[in-house]
Amino acid sequence: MKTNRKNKVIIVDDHLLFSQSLKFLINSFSDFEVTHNFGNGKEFIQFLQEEENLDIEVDLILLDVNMPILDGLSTMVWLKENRPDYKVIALSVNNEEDIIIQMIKNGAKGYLLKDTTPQIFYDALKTVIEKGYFFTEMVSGILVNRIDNEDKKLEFKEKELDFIKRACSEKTYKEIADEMCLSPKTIDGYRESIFAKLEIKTRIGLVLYAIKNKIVCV
Amino acid sequence: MKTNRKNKVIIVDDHLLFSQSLKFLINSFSDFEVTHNFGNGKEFIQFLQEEENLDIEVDLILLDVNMPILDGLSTMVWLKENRPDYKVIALSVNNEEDIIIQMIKNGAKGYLLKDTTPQIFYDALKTVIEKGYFFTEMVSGILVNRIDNEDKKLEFKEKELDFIKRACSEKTYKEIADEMCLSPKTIDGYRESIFAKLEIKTRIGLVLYAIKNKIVCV
DNA sequence: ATGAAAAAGGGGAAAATTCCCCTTGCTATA
DNA sequence: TATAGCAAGGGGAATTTTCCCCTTTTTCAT
Repeated sequence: MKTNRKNKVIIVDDHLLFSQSLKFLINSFSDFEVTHNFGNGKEFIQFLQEEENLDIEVDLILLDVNMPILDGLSTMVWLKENRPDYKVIALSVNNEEDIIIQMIKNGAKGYLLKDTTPQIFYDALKTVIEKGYFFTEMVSGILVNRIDNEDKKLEFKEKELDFIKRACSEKTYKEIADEMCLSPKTIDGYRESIFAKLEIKTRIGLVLYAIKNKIVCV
Repeated sequence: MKTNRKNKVIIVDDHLLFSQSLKFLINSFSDFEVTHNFGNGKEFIQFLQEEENLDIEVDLILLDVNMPILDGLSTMVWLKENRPDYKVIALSVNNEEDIIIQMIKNGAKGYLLKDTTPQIFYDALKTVIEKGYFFTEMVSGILVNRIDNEDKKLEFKEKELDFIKRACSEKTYKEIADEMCLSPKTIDGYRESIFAKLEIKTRIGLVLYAIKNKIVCV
């Protein structure tokens, strides 16, 4: 009996076509089976919270990063708090450093891109079950790189962030100052210190930075 | 024999995990089978061009829109020119109007989002084979909407686009003028006419528009 | 309690942006 | 062939942005 037990996998991904297909792929592995599919983090958490599912068997969770309603990161945060033993592999299409770091910080045991081959994917499942973690070279590289740059990271205060967001509009600094109930000169001070930090020279540069770093969304 | 013949499907998608999984799903349909997988448009076209593949059986192509090397739209353009009889269903994660319109203009018989259910997906395959096309309400809505707004659409000339791209940087207009070998005054003319068209008042507005409409990428 | 940052604000000026109105030369077309 | 349209370019001025150096007030850790 024991030797024949399959590892129970839960998929959380809003792309139904993907998750339903992935289920076939995983079920084709002799030692894994998909037991549940959820379309976003909220559905998944609600399921976990139901009385009758409190001691459900879960060997592995495949968690998509980009989802509506409740995304991968928020779900990961909840899991870290409430189900710290669950093993999670994060799935994503893009390798955005910050997200990868955040997911791992919150306990993800692996991070796979969706262009992974089925072979590597299988290795990842297997390795996470057996060793507890699986990281590709890409992810390891990012982790190492992050340690180097840890101190160099830029932080903004609330007011600065507020200013940056407002600067990403057609408003003049004077209008922004009025909105924030500050003197235009104070705003000019914010601007100048932010320009220095970011090594930029124009408001255009600020807008580009803000969008690139998702301080504002387009 | 004839009654047992399965429709031959080719998948072109760079997300290996997705395409390999999708293969399982499609093969689970009694009347479809996946014969080939390609990771981008170039691989696919090269395959089609090989001598021995000239009269290969292809009943349906599932073409991802976002791919590296050669994307879905470029591949569609090639197919329209060289294999106009092939039936293509475009696959994408996002419902960007412009891309949908372009794909359909170039002969796509269907446009599906990746969060489609397997049931609808199967219907789509079946319907495209039988009726020649399949469009969800979402796509139909966009098509109808597009007919309304056909005339309202904004067009830019090459030089204007070039200017807009350069304006999305920390360069001054004078520097842009130099780069484009035009007088600063001419650039100012471009700027003013574009501002009027877009109903904006500042260069910030232009940058936001350009990013939103993917004239430049972040 | 006090000295050192940090936040808020200011003067003044150069540079860049925005705006309006104008000239010239080319070309498409009725 | 006349003319309307458009691309290229210019004059000039009001605003806005950017920069540098300065003062006052608040906060905060020792």
